[in-house]
Amino acid sequence: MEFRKVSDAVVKRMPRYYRHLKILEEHGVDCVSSNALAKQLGLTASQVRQDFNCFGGFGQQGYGYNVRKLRREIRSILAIDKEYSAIVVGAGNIGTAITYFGGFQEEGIHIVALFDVDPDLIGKAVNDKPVLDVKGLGQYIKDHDIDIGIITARRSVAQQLADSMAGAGIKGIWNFAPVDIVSKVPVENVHLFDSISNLTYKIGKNKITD
Amino acid sequence: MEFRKVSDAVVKRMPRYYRHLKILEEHGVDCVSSNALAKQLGLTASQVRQDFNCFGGFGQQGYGYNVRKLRREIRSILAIDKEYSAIVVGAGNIGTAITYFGGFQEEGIHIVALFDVDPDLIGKAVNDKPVLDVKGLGQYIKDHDIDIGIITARRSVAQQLADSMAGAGIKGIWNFAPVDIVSKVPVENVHLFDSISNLTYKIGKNKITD
DNA sequence: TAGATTGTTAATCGATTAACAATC
DNA sequence: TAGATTGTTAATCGATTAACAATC
Repeated sequence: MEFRKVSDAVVKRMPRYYRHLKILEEHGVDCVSSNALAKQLGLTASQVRQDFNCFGGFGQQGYGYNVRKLRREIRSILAIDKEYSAIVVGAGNIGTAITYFGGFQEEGIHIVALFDVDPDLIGKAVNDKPVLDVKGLGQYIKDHDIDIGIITARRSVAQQLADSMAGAGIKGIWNFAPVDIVSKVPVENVHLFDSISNLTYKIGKNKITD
Repeated sequence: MEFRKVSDAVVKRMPRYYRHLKILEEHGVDCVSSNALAKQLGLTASQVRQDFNCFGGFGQQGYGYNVRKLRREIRSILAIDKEYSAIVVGAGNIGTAITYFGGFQEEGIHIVALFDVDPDLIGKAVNDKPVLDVKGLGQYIKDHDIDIGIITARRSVAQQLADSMAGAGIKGIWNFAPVDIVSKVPVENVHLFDSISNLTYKIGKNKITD
C-alpha cells in the first residue's frame, strides 16, 4: 500500500509492535498512547509515532492509538494476514523442528512438503508431510505454486538450492544455513550462530566490566 | 580486552566476518584486503577497517589482513574460543531441535540437560541428555555452574524462567520464546516470528513494486 | 624505493530525538 | 472549550563513507 521507502530499522521494529499489541489486546486494552507504547517497548514516543507514520496515520489526536485497529494495520503491512504455502529443504534436525513447530501454521504459513537428498529419508513423513527427493524440487514448486522455501540444508548447497528455487518461481526464501543467501527474490537469513556468538560476546564483556 | 564502547552494529557484523574468514581459510586464502573483504560481504572498505579498529589493529599496511590471524582475533573477541555449559528449558519441538543440533557443540557450547514441567517428559532423554523437572532448575544451575540458559518454553513463562535462572547465577540467556526478555544478565532474543514476518513483508512489497 | 593498504581523522548521511502546530 | 496526544518539521546524534597520512 505504501509508496515511500521505509528504512530497514523501522521494518524490523514492526513485528515487535505487533507482538506487543497482541498481548495488550489479550489483556483487554483498547487504547494506547505513543508514550505508553514507547515505555513498554523501551523506545521513545517520537520514534513510535515516526514509525507508524511511515505507513500512514493510524492514531487519533488527543486519544492515542486503537490497539485492535493498529494491530490489524501492522498485520496488513507485514502481510501476515495472507496464507502462504511453504516447503522445507533439508529434512534434518532443524528442518524437522521447523515442520513440527506450530507457530507458523497459525500465522498462515503452511508447510506442505520436505525435500532431502538422503534416500533413507525420502518417502518418509514428518508431521504428516511427505519427504520428497530434492531432484523434483523445482518442478514441485512450479506445480504447486509454492510461496516460501525454507532452507535447512548444509551450508555448501544452500546458495544453489536458493538459485534453483528462485528459478522455479518461489516468492521468498527463509534461510537457516550459515551463509548469507543472495537472490533475486526476498531472503531472510536466520543466523543462529551469529546470535549465540553475540551472546558469548556480551558474557565475555560482562566478566571484564563487572 | 577492549575498553572502548563498541556499537551494536559493529558487534552484529563480527560473526559475519568470522563466518566468511572461515570459508576463506578453508579455501586456502592467506591474506585479504579490506577492499576485497568489503566486496565479498557487501560492505565498504572503510567500514571493514573501522570495524576491526574498534578492537585494535589487526592488519598490516601495504599487505592487508592475515586471514588466519584475523579469524582467531574475532574468535577471541566474540569469546567463542571458550567452553560453555548450557541447559535447555522447555523440552518441546524447538528445545529438542536445539539439543540435537550439532552446530553449537562444535563451537564449544555443550548442552548438559533439559528441563520441563510435563511429567510425561521428565525422566526421558533427548540426545542422551536427561529431561529434568523444572522445579530443580535453580539448584541445578548453582550445583553445576551452568553458563547459558536456553529458553524454548511458552511465552507466558519465559520471563519468570529468565528471572529464576539469573537469580541462580546463570551467565547469559538465549531466548527463543516470542517475548523480549529483560534481565540483569546478557540476553539474546531469537525472534523467528519477526524474521518470517519480515520475509512476508518483503514478499508483499515485491508484488506491489514489480 | 615505489606501490599498496592500513589506521585514523574529517565529512557526510541517515536515523533518532525534540519541538510544536494541528486536531480530536 | 480545555486537555491531550497525534502528525510532522526541525535539531541532534551516531554510524557510515571519504580522504589521506603513516608505514609495511
